[in-house]
Amino acid sequence: MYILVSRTGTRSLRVRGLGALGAPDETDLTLTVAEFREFAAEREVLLPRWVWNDTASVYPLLLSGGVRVRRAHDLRLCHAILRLSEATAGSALANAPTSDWDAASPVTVAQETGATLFDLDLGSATAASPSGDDLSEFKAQLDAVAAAAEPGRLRLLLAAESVGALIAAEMQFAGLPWRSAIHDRLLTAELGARVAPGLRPARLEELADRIRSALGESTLNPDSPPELLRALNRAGVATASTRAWELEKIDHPVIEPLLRYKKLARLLSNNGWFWMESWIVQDRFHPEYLPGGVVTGRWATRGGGALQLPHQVRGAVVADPGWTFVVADAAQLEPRILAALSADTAMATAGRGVDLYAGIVASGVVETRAHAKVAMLGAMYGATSGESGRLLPRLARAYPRALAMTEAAARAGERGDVVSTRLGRSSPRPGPAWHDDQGRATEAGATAADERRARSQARDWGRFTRNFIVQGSAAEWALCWMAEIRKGLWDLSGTDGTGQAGHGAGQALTNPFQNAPHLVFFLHDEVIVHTPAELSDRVSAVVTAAAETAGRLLFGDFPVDFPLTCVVVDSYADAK
DNA sequence: TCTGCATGCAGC
DNA sequence: ACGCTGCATGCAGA
Repeated sequence: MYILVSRTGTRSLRVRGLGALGAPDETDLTLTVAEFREFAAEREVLLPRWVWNDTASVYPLLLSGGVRVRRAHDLRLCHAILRLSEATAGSALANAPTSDWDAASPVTVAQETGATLFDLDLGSATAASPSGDDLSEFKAQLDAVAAAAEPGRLRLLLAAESVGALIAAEMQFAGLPWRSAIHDRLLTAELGARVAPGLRPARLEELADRIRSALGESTLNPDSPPELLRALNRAGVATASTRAWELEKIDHPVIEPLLRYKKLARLLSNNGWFWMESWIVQDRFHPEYLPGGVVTGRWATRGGGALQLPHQVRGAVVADPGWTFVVADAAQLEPRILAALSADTAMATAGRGVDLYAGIVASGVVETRAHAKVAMLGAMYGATSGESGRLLPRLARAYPRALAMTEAAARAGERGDVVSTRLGRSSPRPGPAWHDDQGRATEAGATAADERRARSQARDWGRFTRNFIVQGSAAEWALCWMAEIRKGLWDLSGTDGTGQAGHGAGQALTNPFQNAPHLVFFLHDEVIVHTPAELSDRVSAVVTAAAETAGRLLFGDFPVDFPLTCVVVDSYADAK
């Protein structure tokens, strides 16, 4: 059962029943959020799929009214997938002229209204985006999927992408518990007492002085890389850059204070007091998640650098009193994805235990875990030189199917061809400039430089497509994992007697997560669930079972494991 | 003064 | 000459 939902105003929604699409439903109503809550509750037993243009534009409004939904279809995100997918290349949708359904990025409520990310009041929100005819777009999408060779995979992908959008909105709404007081103590311990913006805290000032005296430059600003580089060279330090990993190799009295300075200066500028005041509201961090924000299907984020939370500050992520975190991450996800994608049973066997790299060592392929890791990463990223490059032939002998698959993806990219993930997300084609450069290199008057340039760009694109199939399929696994976690938590909170929470669309709470375990963070292959402490065992079981289900959804009976490290902690810093 | 680019580094 | 990101900062050019 499908129900189309569109925003008609700041707080009103139009709902149109589509029945099962062959048998149209006459429902066509304009509802307030409160009325929508009742409407949705009445239909919940029918497991409706709510179809809307843009989750980021509609769902926050529902959440602010205390409404959660189980299933959705995000037309914007699904359009983006179907437009590019090889599996739907012949469809009317893929061949239509570009429209605002192809707009590059979501228009969020915050952007529409100029509201801050935390202002969930939605004051003067305007129409949703994109604004195209949702019903005909939905039909075009269903047609495109139905005509695909393996519609099941695409259906799974679209469902996973759409539930991902629900989860993204819910996580932004709920926020990651973040204790400003702890963060402040942590910063003070590292940097010294807080000082006015523009000044250096004591620890940083001391280090700057030590750097200046070690270099004999009393006015040096260590925050300016060019200035620092010149000073280093003048002092006889032979380096071409000021990168930390270059400086580490050098033996000179300035190096130790300089490296410490860089580390602390970065903490201050990226996650210092200013960051804290900008992003932490009532002990919650509310980054905006952007499902499908990366071409591979990974999520991007906006605001607060949520993809780069340094380990240094994770101690400030502490569960509420009486609550705890279940923190889980998939162990060596990408190599396992590659093993399954390529049906490389030898590599899958190496991954039978919790440590795939140890399994590779145990099989006698390489001597150390570090070698196994660097070799695998090299295979997936396209390394050609260094230790990684040297180890690749051994990996290729042990795992010919897996390595053949990454090689084939790279060759396809070098030709300018498209590659696809397990569920059917396809890579973009290289742009006209890329083709121009390739063409120029084959013309009569091509110079050596033309050829070098073309070859280099072809290899660049090959490394991109090589990685695309693995990173993109891993992103699909992660979406399925989270979708199953969400489903498990939903059912858990509805049956455990903790009270009113959990029955989504029908509940009367303002905050739908107030009493129920819920996802609060996601980062590629890692999730955090915030849960009442007494449910942590059951939440862990849900998270673990979800990983197994995700593996089956993507790879059926192929014998590949996706083990997790899953811990129950009060602070994120204790997770690993 | 504003904007875009380069550098450097945090995460996976 | 090893994939995908986001963000702060300094700096050059408009």
